[in-house]
Amino acid sequence: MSDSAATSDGLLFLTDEQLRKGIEAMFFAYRGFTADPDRILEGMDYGRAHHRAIHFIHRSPGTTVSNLLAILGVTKQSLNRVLRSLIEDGLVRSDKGREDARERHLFLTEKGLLLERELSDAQRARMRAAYRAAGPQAVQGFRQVLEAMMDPEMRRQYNRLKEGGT
Amino acid sequence: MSDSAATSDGLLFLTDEQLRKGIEAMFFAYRGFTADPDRILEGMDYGRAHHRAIHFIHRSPGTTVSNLLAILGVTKQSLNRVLRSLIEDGLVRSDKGREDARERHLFLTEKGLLLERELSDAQRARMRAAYRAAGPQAVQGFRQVLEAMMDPEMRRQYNRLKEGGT
DNA sequence: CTTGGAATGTCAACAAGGCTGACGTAAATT
DNA sequence: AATTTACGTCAGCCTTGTTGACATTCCAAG
Repeated sequence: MSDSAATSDGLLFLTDEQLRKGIEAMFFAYRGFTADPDRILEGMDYGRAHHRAIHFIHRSPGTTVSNLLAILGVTKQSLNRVLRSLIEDGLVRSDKGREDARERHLFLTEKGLLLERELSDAQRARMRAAYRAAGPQAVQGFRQVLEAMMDPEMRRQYNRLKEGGT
Repeated sequence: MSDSAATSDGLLFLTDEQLRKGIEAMFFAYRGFTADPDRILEGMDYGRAHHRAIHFIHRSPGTTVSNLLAILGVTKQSLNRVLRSLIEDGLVRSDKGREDARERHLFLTEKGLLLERELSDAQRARMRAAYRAAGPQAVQGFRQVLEAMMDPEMRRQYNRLKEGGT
């Protein structure tokens, strides 16, 4: 079971094989991670891109379009396609900014909140099950490795999202 | 720092907020995870789909197309498009099976091995850095949570890949 | 030996969701 | 007044996924 050994200099001794297993774990786990929301969304007109927008709007109500662009790391054309459909369908509300009227502040509507609930219930259920199966120690490590794996810019975004979490 | 507390019944006390942070960690970390190979492949005619095929052929030399289909979870048409280009470009060799001549056994050529090296060097470098930053304890937990997050079928595939790893 | 089904390959058509480039408008800033 | 910022939108392209249909090859069962 013990794969990675600490050496006397405090570093880790990591074989290619251990690293490859980590890489494959990411690959397979990410599939599970997205599976439930994907299932819920298929049939509705939406996909993963809509889910991501909904998630982060829920997370930071009133966020601006540019902020969302930075978090999602896509082009405005790409995001706009998604936002347009969500707004048309009444899941998202877009308010002109009062301080700066060029900005649009995004909120989930009642209807949007309902879908967000459904999606995140499914995703959190899986996350909760995984956490419980792995135990408290593991949860710590999981988050630490993931955070270390992010690009610095993404890590900043991650840590800015509601000072909850860690 | 301590987020998740063990309760007296041995379960974990997990708030929605903690679970959401985990979800977001997966999202941002996966971006980092794919960033380096993506960068290498852009400009070449290949993409993430080619990388995945190369990775798993390298991992299980001589694997069949059906086996690869099961691992990657895509349609044969989709995989075939990728394989065709890799074979045409001389990165992958496809040998008619000797036992069962309907099957094709897939191998990386010299050229294919070179690209695999380049891609996996980059990806392993990031993984190694993340592991080292997080420490040995964390690595254990990371793998445990990811494994628990997989769909059972994917977990089987994951554990079958060369009994290395854990 | 024939036949059914499995494994593979391929063609066509389509959709989601990325991308670039160009352009327009309103509002803030200088 | 001129420039820059924030946003929206049109048009077109690419990758990678999908379904459906069909051909080939070959193992295995009847």
